[in-house]
Amino acid sequence: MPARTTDRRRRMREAALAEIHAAARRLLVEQGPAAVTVNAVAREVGMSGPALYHYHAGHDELVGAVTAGFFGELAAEMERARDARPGAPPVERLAAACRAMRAWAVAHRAEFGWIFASPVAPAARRDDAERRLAGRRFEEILLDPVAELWRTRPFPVPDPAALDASLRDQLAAYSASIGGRLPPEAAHVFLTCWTRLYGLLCMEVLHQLDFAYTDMEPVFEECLRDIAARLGADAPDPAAGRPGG
Amino acid sequence: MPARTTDRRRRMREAALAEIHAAARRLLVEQGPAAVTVNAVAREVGMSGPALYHYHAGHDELVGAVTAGFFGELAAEMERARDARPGAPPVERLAAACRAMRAWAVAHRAEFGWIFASPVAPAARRDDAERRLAGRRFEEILLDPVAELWRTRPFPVPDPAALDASLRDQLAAYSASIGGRLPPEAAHVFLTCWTRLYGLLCMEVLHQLDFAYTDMEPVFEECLRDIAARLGADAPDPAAGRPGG
DNA sequence: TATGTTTATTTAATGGTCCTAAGAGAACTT
DNA sequence: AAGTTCTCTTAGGACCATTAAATAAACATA
Repeated sequence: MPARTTDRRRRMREAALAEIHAAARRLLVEQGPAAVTVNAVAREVGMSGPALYHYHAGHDELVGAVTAGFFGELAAEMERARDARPGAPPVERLAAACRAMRAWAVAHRAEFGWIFASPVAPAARRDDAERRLAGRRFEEILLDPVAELWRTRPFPVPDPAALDASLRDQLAAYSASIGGRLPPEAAHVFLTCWTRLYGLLCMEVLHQLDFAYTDMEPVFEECLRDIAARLGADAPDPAAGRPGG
Repeated sequence: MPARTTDRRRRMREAALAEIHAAARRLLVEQGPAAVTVNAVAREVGMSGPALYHYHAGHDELVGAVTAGFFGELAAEMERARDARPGAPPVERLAAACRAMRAWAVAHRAEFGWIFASPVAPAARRDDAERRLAGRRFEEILLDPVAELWRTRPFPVPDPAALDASLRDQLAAYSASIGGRLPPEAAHVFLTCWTRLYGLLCMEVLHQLDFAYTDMEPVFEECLRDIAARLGADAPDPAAGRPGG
């Protein structure tokens, strides 16, 4: 039974990896980003120090793996919400994905903050290949319903001639990068919506708005309504998918 | 000459402090936030290690002082821009302050990123007294022209009855906290504008929008126009104060 | 089954970090 | 001139990331 025993080893390794990542996450949540050190994580899982180097090449790679895990979890959650009602109108699917995003972010503030402002200096980040990929997946989650909406029921877009020339070029490039599924003007609307939503969420999680708000849920919902209006749909059912509804 | 010599000591101390902060900033800009360690800063100014503890109680306080310095510099820059043309209409003064904010952020990305996502865990931050104060000053810079605008030429506000009940309460509290200079509905507009602007800037500096934009200046200008429109003024002179104009 | 290889892990050691403690010497005060 | 305060140094402890060397178990194969 050579194959089976090899398999067992692989399973062991994966279990150890999962335990390591869980420990790192626990440390992050309970003691902040600075507590996620190689030694501390090793101690947490019962290994002593350098043993962890058999699972990750170093601190940065450990951080990267943990980050990727968070990214995946968040993306999966959003996809699940988006696809919960396949027949629903695109705007509703979009709103569901956005609400899932906020729900995850609020329920896992430390993790979301970690994703957004990773302790690894942005410049020193490895190729960014992994991150870029994760970003693409993310983008896709929201782009998909918007592209469908654009196909089935185009929303109002600004007059390209009225746009700044540099911005027009950038939008053209971006439009090409998403396979032309949205023309530049529509991409502009999409990006504006995304920026508002994501920016709002980041500021909430990073406590930049604490001076004014104690509960951002209604603020977020308003932002969502705003986006829906911009995408030219009727206001989405305000009760659908909301915590209190 | 007892008084003068004491004075000399104080001057010496302040010069040393300034040198320390400059060294910390240099390290931040040239080698990233992680390079700003007590020892590294001390080495940079020619002291050896613990000498720095005569100037700051520890790493966190050093970080806090440097952050406060950045905050002050940014705020001063914004105030200067806002008050450059005292007679100008409030919207223009507001736009000038906002442009100054972005100009500083873009010219000092490392510093702005440091302010926004300080390496000190938000939870572990001391009282937040200092930070709260800096935030207030900041708020004031933008609130002042908006309040004046509200006094002289009220901008359209949402119907309070249409707002979420919880949001309405929060806005009432915020309105009170700024001395009622804006009623809750107007405060809502103000906060929305602030959120968009600040969120956009943070995302730019933290490279969250690199996947789509290479030059955010036109995006920012558009946001500014949007805000001006919301504040019910005519579109601000698009050339005034712009880099290219 | 005996031997060699791969894998997982440990201890030891290097050099970096933050920080505290104890003390030397200059500047200031009286 | 003596005492006090300020500034800074050296010495040392605890922690961290990382490498190297050694050990032991699991596995593969002859």
